Amino acid sequence: MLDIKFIRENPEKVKQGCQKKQVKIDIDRILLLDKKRREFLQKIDFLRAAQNKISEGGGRDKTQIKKAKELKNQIKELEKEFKKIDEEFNALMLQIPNLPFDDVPIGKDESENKVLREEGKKPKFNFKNKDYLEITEKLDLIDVKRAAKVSGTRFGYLKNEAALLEFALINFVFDTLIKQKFIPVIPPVMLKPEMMEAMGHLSERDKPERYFIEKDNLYLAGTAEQPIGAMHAGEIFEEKDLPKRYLGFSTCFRREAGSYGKDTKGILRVHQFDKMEMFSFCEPEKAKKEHQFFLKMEEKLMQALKIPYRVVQICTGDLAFPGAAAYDIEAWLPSQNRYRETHSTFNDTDFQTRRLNIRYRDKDKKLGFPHAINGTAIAIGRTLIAIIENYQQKDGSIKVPVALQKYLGFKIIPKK
RNA sequence: GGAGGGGUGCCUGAGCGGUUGAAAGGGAUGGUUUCGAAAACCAUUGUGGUUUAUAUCACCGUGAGUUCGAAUCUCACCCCCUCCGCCA
Repeated sequence: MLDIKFIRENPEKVKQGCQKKQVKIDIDRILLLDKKRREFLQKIDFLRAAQNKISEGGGRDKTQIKKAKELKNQIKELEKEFKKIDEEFNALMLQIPNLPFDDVPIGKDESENKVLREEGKKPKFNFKNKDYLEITEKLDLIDVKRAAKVSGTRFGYLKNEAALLEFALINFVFDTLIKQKFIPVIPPVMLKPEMMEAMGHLSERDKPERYFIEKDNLYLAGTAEQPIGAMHAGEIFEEKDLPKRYLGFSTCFRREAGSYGKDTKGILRVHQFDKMEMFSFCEPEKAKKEHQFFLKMEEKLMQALKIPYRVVQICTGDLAFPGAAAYDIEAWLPSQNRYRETHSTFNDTDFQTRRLNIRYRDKDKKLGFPHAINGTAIAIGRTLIAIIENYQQKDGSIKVPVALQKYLGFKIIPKK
């Protein structure tokens, strides 16, 4: 949520920001409602003051009571109108996206994201390299056929070494990031609609992507960002406790609505996958630094795993609803001869904390909204794909990244 | 799922129709004292809105209602706790 004061004072900037983000919203309507809202508030407050004055006396004076009754009815009428305005106002306020920073490249969609740099050495194969599905089928590591039988498309079984690899990755990431003061957490993966809304993940664009359990009025998490961010709703941090960093592990559920026909094969794009997610609440003035730190951690993990990747700066049109700036990391997939997204990290400024009413007390004891940064630590499925494809051997076996060997106790997934 | 109990400020906890935005204690902050500290004592200590300002309004889980007046009464909902059942 944006600060209404900011919108009042910078209507053009807000309009431009929405436009850059390809979000259609009538800012003038919001400003009009805001004005009306305040007019009503003033009137109502004035009448209430008069009513309070009579009541405070505790007076049993008949004429006074009659007057108070009249005031009460007047207030009731005004409140009815006020409520209508207030509801529309609030609903629209929730529809305003976070504004992109001025230095975010302007673009309409992902095709206009900006590649910042490429890192790592792409493997050179002296044999005909295969895609991960072919490799894993032979090694009995991933079974999408049976998953389709049991659950439908876009599901998969991880088996044998692939299953073990998941836990190796998890341990590896925990070990690496706990050194950076991340608090490990396994959050609930179902959350209330108001929490999902407060996180900014029920926007028009996002809502179809969420699984909703009607019977229990709960959403399935699409990322641990959601339950972790909402964890401190309504709370106040002390400045000395910031940054508050979490490293969450959770299963993530995504409907993949609107991606029909895209990546239909395999487990690159599935309804359910496991992911580790970083989340930080920090002082506003340190948010950009924290965001860079998150990117650095993501790169550190990719470098340790020796997976070639590139860093992409997300343009305004591709930026998620609550984000002010974002980077993706894309891993090199030899079979596709291109990079595919494995990480993204967002600076969501105070957009979410405002909606969640999460505050912090600064040195002067003043309350403010901390900023929220989130980022993928590791998305298991896609990282597995990247490892398998980049580490494949001529004989059909797969080498294990050195960083993971100590967690597995073997250095190679042998051909069968 | 059944039966009870409860949601009040940073925390514990009183209030059960009329200066109660809220007792008391703890904590925190500032001060006195001290070489310093502890202890003791004194003081301060909610948030949000409207308004140029004075001022004023709202908030005791959420939402409706009764009343001139509600933290206090009524209803619905949410959440938490205890016991029983079930269960990893």
